Amino acid sequence: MDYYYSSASPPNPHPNPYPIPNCASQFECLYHYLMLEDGSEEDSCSQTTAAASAVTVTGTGHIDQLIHTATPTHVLVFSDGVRRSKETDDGARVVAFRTKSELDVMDDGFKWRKYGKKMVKSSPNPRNYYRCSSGGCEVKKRIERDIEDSSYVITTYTGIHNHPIPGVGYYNQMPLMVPYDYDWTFQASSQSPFS
DNA sequence: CGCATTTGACCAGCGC
DNA sequence: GCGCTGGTCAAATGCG
Repeated sequence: MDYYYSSASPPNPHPNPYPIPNCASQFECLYHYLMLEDGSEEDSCSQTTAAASAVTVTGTGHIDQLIHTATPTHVLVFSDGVRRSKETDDGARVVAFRTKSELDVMDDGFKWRKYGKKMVKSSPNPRNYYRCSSGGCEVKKRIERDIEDSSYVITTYTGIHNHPIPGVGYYNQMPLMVPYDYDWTFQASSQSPFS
């Protein structure tokens, strides 16, 4: 199976009633959603497509690679080009990205409660589990250090927030912090590149 | 005292 | 059926 992104998509099962305006691209919207920019003029995100394989988003913040897939599969793209995927069993939207950071947990504007920590066989580093502490919000995130370079943190978000960011100041200027409803989807053809 | 974190136990899915 | 693995639960503990 090979995976690639297409701008042609089936109807999204999770329509977003609160699209974020004035974004040059859908990925920019996600970028804003995740609140990774610091507000400086240097903030930017660009979208490039790597040889019919995956979409890479770069920015002056911390993201060096980011991918988005439609449900029910997510893909992580590592700097060495290795891609890994995992099926989700509940069809929840999954967004994963890899950042270079000394901190394990980035402040994305939402409030999280840790509910688990696990050593996984595939990594010498522990995996931490968080869920959104806002009542009724089912969003979860999973944080672990990159196996191949522990200076990188892999953060995986599952689900969609059903409430605004509980922060103040700059965040209050944003219309409503829910994920932009991506039209992007990914499709499969022959051989699997995943390890 | 209330809330967040820690951590071992438990459970479900999967492969053999 | 059994064991392995990843994800979640929940009691204990810590902290403001």
